[in-house]
Amino acid sequence: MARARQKNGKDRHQEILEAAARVITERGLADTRIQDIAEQCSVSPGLILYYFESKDRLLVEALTYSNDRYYLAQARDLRRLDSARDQLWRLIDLSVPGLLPDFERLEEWALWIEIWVRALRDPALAKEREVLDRRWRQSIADIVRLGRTTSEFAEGEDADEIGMKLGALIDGLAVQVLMNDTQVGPVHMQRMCQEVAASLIGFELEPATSA
Amino acid sequence: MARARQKNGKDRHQEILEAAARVITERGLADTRIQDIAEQCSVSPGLILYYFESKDRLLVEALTYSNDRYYLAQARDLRRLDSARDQLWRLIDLSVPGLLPDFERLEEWALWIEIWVRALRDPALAKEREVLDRRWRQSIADIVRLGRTTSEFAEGEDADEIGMKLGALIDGLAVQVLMNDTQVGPVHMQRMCQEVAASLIGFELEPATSA
DNA sequence: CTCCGAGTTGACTGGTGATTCAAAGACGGG
DNA sequence: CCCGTCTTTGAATCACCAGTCAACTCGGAG
Repeated sequence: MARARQKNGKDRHQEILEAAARVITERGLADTRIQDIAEQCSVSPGLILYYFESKDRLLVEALTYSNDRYYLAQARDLRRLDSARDQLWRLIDLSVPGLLPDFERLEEWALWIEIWVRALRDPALAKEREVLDRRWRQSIADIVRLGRTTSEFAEGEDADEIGMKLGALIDGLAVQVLMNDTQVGPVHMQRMCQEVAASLIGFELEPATSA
Repeated sequence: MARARQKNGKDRHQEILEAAARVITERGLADTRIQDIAEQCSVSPGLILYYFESKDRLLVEALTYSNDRYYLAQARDLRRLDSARDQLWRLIDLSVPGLLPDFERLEEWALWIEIWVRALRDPALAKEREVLDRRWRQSIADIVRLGRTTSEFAEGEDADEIGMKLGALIDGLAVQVLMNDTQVGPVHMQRMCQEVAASLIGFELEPATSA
């Protein structure tokens, strides 16, 4: 009774969600039409509505689905590093839009802003947003806690508090970098995040900032 | 030849722009219809298009117009205070969504997020955004410079750099407060901003945080 | 080989909303 | 009072798009 799959192993649901995320990134949530998503999948518009109850539901699902994927990829990436300091630096690098060619994050930040706008009026999405956001701050706080158990970092301010501050800083700067602000480029953002992180956690930066 | 004004002294342009800003805040940029704006002004939809070339232009103008008004009001408010420290604390208070009953800023932050989303795809608005954003960071940096000339603050990191960091932190936290995040309320945001400001500029916080 | 149902299509419906436009005020100057 | 111009109206136009639906495909079960 297993649902027949199409050529590639993927599920149509996922395929559509990914296509939707791509279209939203390109055209913006407000200008995304069902037709566009259908074209991304090379299927007919009718099929999209066969798999999703409505356009609205699909879009919201696409936003959170996509964010989730990015988060998991990031978590996997960080887990490979032993040192808390390395993890923190890596997390910053991964968060800077357009810093790492392979892992640009441009797409994700654009989607994240769309989530904000929509969450203002969509209570269900608002709840989702809070969960996703908490997880993100948490991952920073966890790195701080890790560093303290291994004595890489000294004890100090509450780790969750640091997570909120650093998380908010990264959010704010990422928006500006994403907007191509001429005064806040990726490398500049990276340095500022490192400086604030060092100050919040309480360690010295080496003179030669790690790339 | 002066254009005839209507009953109240206001210009139709302004009246429409303000109405548009109100509607955008309520319904969101994407769901704002010309009809809604017309109703806010108690005029017919046709008139809106008589004063503005197109809905798109009107909306973009409304966003920047509104931001401008808020900024000027804030600048006027700050100028009344002599001490740099007071100015900085006031700026923070004014920035926290929903902290001061009279000056909620909820509306402004919501519009600001709409600007971000739209600026991603509208080069003209993107340029506007950068100007507005720079001015905002600048006003923080100016307070730091003021405090240094009056020796309230010690010399230290470049003031513009501090402006970017603190500005980004406020942006990031404001979004969360605006979203009604259960872990980041207005008072909490206020305290975190004060702590980071004190640390960046280099002064001690009094034990009893000023309300 | 035939039947069945999930998967898929694309034409169709309905509603919506921006924009246009011709006609109708309103108002100051002559 | 009459005229011309600036405002304002509301109906008409026009395009667009979400969602519906009847028909078609196709692979597997019997």
